[in-house]
Amino acid sequence: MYHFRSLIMQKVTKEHIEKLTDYLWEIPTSFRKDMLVPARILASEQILDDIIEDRSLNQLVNVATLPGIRKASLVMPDVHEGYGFPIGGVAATSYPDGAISPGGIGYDINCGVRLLTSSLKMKDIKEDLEALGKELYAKIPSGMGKGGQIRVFSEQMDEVLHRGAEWGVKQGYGHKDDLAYIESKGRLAWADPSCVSQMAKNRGTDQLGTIGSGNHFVEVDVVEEIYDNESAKAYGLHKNQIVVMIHTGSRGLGHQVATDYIRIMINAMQKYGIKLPDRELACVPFNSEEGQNYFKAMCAAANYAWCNRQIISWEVRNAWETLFGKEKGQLRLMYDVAHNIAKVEDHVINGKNERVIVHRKGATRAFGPNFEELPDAYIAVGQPVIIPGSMGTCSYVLAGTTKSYDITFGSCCHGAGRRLSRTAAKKQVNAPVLKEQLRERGIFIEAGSFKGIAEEAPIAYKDVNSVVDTVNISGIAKKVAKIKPLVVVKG
DNA sequence: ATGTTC
Repeated sequence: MYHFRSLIMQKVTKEHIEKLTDYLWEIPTSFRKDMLVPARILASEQILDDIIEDRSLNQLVNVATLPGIRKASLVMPDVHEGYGFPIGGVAATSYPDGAISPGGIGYDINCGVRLLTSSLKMKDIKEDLEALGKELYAKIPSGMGKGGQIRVFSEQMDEVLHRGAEWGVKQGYGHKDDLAYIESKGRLAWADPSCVSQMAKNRGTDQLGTIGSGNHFVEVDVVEEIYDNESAKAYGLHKNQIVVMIHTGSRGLGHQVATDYIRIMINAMQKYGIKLPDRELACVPFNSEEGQNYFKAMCAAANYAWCNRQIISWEVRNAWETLFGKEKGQLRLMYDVAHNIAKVEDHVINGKNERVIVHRKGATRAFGPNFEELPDAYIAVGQPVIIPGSMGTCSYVLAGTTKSYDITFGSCCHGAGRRLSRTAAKKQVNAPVLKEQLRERGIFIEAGSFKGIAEEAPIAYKDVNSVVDTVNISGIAKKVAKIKPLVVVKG
């Protein structure tokens, strides 16, 4: 495939991009001979100009060569460079023989976000923010490689992998009612613990109920603005309300599953005659033995992540009760979304219903109204989508729309999106100074390391407002509420 | 993201 090589080196520039609408751009298949479908970018012109120098658009083009890819390779406005596939990417492949690729899901399988709502208002906790930060930091284990008190071995681990959040609830870490408010009810039924290596299980033994490091956090926020009264009411959100956001994934266990299967797939690819422009896109047919084993292991790791966020919610609820008492200490689960996962879903392509394997990497599901999985209270307004911004800025709650099915296979962005690498951020940011500046603005950070603060500084991220405006105006999700951080707990 | 660079 030598004649492809020079083409593969060709960088995407603005001249290669066609404008479809003010917020949708396309790199046509004529750009490179190995593209099977066009590559599409959901972005304002400003965001497009900001990412044009990035390697992520070339990664987007590479994804368009994935065997069995349907309709288009897509990126959301929070796109940035990732392992093989860009982060902020969506790729749907045909079921059952299209590709499944661990790089299209990410190392942190079922990294995701959940939001808990409280009955407290800003005035109730104004004086308690620092104490709350210390209490949460004490109750929730955080940091690189950190474990917690809970241990799960052999049969119990298999049950966690099998049952996800349901296992947590059964053990007393939460209410039965929580489950209805989790994407896929916190459990993917295809999970098979026997497809998860012993090494992965060992790494997961003591990491349930822990947040990890990097961009993972537990955050207390106040609802600053409501944009859509009907949806906000359905979700139980109102102005000045205190809420809690949890962002983490499957920790070492999911990372090991990804590592194990990327290695397996790199070796198995030749057998299936798959050639790709970048070995980081390693994939096999979904219905091959390796593909099925990965999918079952990925589902198991996703279940582990849901169980993890369930147990962290229990830890948060304990801290809440300690500070505010039983009556005022209630926290309700608003919703929990995955943003690194693959799902088998039915979508309409060229007017025909098709079953596809939707890879979402740094992208969330954003299904609209009348989706039967949704809890009764949400069915008329659509699935909640939770978009964490950076530490010192703000975050959003959105509602999925029917229009997202047409444009993005029912998907939306997952955050602000990085604009500086971790290394670049560390060079530019003085973490102790930043911590003090945020404190002066009423934001209390409890972090295990200054390194973590520097890497996650607001300057390291795109403007979440313009990212959210893009998805809102293009119609793939609707703005419901803006929330502002008060307390941040990090690794 | 991750017991950080197969």
